[in-house]
Amino acid sequence: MTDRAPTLSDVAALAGVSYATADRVVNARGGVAEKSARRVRAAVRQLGYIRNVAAANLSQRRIYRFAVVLPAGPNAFFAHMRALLAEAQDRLAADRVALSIIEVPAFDAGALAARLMALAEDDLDGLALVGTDDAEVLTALAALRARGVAVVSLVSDLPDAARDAYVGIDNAVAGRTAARMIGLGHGGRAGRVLPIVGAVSAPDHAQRLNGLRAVLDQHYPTLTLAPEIEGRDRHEEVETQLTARLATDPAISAIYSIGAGNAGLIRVLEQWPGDRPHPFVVVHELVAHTRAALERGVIDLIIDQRPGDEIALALGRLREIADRTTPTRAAEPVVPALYVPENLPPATAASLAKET
Amino acid sequence: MTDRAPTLSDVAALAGVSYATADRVVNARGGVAEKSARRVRAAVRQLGYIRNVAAANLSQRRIYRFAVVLPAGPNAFFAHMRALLAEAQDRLAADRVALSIIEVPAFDAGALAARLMALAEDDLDGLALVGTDDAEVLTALAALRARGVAVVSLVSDLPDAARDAYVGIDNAVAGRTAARMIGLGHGGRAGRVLPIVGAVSAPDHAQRLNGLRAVLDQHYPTLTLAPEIEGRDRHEEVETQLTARLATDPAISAIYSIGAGNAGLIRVLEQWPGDRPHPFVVVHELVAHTRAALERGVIDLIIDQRPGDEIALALGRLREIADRTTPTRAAEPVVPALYVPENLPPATAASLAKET
DNA sequence: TTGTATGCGTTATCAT
DNA sequence: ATGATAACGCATACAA
Repeated sequence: MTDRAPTLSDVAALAGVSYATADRVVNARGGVAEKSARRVRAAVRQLGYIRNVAAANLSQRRIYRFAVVLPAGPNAFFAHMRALLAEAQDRLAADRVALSIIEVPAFDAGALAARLMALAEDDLDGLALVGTDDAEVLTALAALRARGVAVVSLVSDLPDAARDAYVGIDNAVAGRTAARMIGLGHGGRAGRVLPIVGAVSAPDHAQRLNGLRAVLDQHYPTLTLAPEIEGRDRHEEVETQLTARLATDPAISAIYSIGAGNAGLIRVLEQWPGDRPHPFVVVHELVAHTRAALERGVIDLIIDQRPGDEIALALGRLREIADRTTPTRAAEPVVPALYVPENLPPATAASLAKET
Repeated sequence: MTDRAPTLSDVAALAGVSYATADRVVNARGGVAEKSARRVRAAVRQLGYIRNVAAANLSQRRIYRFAVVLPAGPNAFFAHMRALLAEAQDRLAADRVALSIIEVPAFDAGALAARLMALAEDDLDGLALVGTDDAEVLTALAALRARGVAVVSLVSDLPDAARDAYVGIDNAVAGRTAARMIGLGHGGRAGRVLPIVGAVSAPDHAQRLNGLRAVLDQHYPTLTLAPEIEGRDRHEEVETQLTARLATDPAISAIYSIGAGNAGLIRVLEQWPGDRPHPFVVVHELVAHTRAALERGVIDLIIDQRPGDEIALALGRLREIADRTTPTRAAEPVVPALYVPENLPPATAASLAKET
């Protein structure tokens, strides 16, 4: 409990070596006699020395250079994320971190890989990306990491070997949660659950679907699963396919929208025939139109992956790695939030970002 | 897009004054001719200068001194919070903030006020407290703030004038959310909801109860409200009163536990007679025993105020104020999280903190 | 009213 | 293999 935190000078003095020597062992620069090194390490332990990151950064004039890469396009969730990132940009500027937000065409592994390759020239400190598990993308990431860029996968995970950390939800958990809530909404009665996915081939969507199925099987045997609709995350597609399906499968009592394209779903629900009981509807991601639908009672539940928290976590992770700080907190997955009309957070500027 | 961020020296040079003069106007120290001041301000704007907080702190050898004051005692939620704070302590040490965790006897305004008064001698930078709205406490807080200590109320709010910010949930929102979930759990059937409060005189509990009532009235007219039990946040008390009530009011189909003492509630539920339908049970705060009960299916939903996030937010707020950083982000209330068995976060060391 | 110089703890460069 | 020392951007004591 000394009044001031021990500095490296204190360490050097205690170890009986010069400041430079102490610095060499602490920062593993090599070229130090083992005897001296030992004494320095002992002094570090004894004093409880911890490196002052702020001072270190100052001396290096360090500016953290981070980039976030996410899909362009009309998807409301990513539009929201872009807005949140733009807000973060301003706040971060005060902390000496330069954040570039990069959009690449959605569903285009080639374009993504090319963009990543270009990024290698920018000597970034860290990169967070919403990536896909394609060979060319993984190659580009490997190149970046070889250059010392910290890589965090965001929203959608990549193979362990391709990134330093993952920040996002566990999609199986999301699917299981949806099942539980649908079960609750049926209050013990029988029912029929219709999943709407973007594509069954998308791993994220498949995981949610599996989670849904597992919990329905285990806890709600009276709820059957209708064959899923593939809406390709496009709202027109969802609208037409859903309309058709509802005509042929009148028993549907719940809908779980696993992907995007919810605008189409909501249009169908808005025009629900008065003589047919309303289905219990669960969708993903809190954005302007899903929020409005929840407030109007058109849908019942939103499972949200809290993109604001995800961004904060991802940037924090990048910073930890860049600071070579011991990553004390393990990589806990983000817990999906459940929103009903009563616990909706206040609408913010970013959450009102319109689809582009 | 210059390569390096502008410094105050740059500002001074552009303004044609010395470094010290620039510093005087930027930090409002006074004693500068208006003519010079104007030129400096113009230069600041033109260059987009922002103070480098890290450098400033370094030059001052600044260590943030923060304290968190919370109630001692067996309450599992606060035990959890203490554990989270202890974890935060270590992380924060690396960032040059000294965090002291202070426990005061629960429900003892005099002791709290006395402790706060003693704190005034410590020249803190900031204080977060779980306080009560008592005159002596407010007086002590006023004294602290007069000494320049930033004050944030945590978990339970205080009058606007008594603190700089509030970090915690909106308790009415919590009650409304509980009502919605209980409504869902009944799936349209009639029912009877029993609230268990600590004390109706506690503002937080009253707010939750009002929220519950409002949404039941508005959206679920077939659900009636039973007279609330006052369990004084003690589990034995809850157990005996609840047992008695269940005997006299057999229609009860849902229980909303608004306060603490859930161990007693859970004991009663564990011994539920096999011939009586299980009630739908909602409790507050994710702690070891509520988590276990949820996992076993004894209770149905946990409304959690995410103490980890609250702590991070509170400390962030204190830091913003201490840094005299423009508080860009408005004071959004913490959104209560909803946990069902499927979306429970992984158990951490802190979350297993036992009741003391 | 204005200006100069020193130290904060670290990195990095240039000596020994 | 080791040591001295000039930045880094800021606050501040001191000088003019």
